[in-house]
Amino acid sequence: MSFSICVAQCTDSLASTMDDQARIMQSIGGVSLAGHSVQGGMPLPPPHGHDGTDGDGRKQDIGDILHQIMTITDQSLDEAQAKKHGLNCHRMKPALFSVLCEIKEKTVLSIRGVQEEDPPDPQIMRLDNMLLAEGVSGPEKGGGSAAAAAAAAAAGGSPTDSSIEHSDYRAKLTQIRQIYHSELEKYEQACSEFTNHVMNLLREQSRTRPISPKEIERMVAIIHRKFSSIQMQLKQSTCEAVMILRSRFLDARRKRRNFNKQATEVLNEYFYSHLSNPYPSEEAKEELAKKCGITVSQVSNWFGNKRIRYKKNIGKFQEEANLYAVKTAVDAANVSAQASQANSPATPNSGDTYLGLRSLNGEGLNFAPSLQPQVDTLHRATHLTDGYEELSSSGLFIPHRLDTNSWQDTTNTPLVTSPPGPPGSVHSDTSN
DNA sequence: ACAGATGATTGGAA
DNA sequence: TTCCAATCATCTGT
Repeated sequence: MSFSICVAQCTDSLASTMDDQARIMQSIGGVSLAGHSVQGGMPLPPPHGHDGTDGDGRKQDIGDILHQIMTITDQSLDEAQAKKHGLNCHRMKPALFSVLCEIKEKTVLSIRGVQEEDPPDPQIMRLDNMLLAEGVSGPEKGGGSAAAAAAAAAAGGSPTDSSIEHSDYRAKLTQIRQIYHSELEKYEQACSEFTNHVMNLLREQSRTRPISPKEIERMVAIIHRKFSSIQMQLKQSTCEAVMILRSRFLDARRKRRNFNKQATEVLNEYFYSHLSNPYPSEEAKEELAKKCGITVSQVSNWFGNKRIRYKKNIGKFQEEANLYAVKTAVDAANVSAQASQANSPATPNSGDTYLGLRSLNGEGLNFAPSLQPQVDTLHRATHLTDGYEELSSSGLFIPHRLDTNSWQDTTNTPLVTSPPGPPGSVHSDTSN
């Protein structure tokens, strides 16, 4: 079977189909069809089932048009162009076009249209907000870098270090920002180019295919959605990059610096002089923080770590404990001497400021509260010099007064509580 | 390079 | 909220 015969047959059946469709459309949307029929000068098609001679004429008319369309491929380009022009100018073209558009509208597009009206994506809004907060999108500002500086300050980093890392961080953030913007620009350009291309194509094709302006609009919206999903991916990966950068530069653990010697000494002094109850009050923490040049939370961290590590391995800290005991005792002795000489009740030395802020166990000593810890450690120091009680097997020094405190009472503590004794008495246990 | 020390974080309990 | 306990990540000394 030759192509033209086939086309002729198809055209014939198409013609009848088109006629049917036209009639259906007339019954569905008669108003618009009637409008077109006036515009295009096309008489109203008869109602379905009416088989007047007018119907046959129109059928022949549509058949002719379709036949012309189908045979265009057999002709030369110029001829085809001329035919196309002729068809476009045909009086029935607007009506036919309108009918086909409406059929399309009522089937495929109406289904697609349901899912079109989506609200602004919360995910993309989150990403936008984050990028804005980090200073990646929006106007250039010190958003992220300011945060970096704040974090560095909070971590207690030295100003030089923080400024070096600060600028490094800012440089990287700027890099991310640049990449983000150039990519975004590329996407936007590609999007508009593609949209224009598709629009032109569809407009061009709408001369020969039933494509309504509404459909073109929809297509544009679809393209925009596709591109915005690509944009979301870009935003997502930018956010990830920023997060990695932040964690790399701002994670306090990564920037950990040991406290300086003096700070550690101050903290240890307090710890060992309050070994019976090494829980500094909020005021004491603030004072310590000020003295050490660290934050209150760093003081809290330090005491938390110290307590747990001391408790876990008292033996290991024995030497350190002794050292600070002697040191504090000597200080206390000096302080006492000066105090008695000057008839002054207290001095701001050796953690004096913190003294009396926490319970001193209510033991029946008549020392001024502010002197209690010094006395405390002095006792210990005395034991050290006199030969403190040692655990026979481990040589463990048991700080006195632990008997009345339970902060170390755990299973792995090689201590047992002893009956309350006079202050300064040492209770040891060899059960472990 | 390695082990131990140390400051910070996290999750759960009180 | 604070503390404990475990853990992580880095520092430090060898």
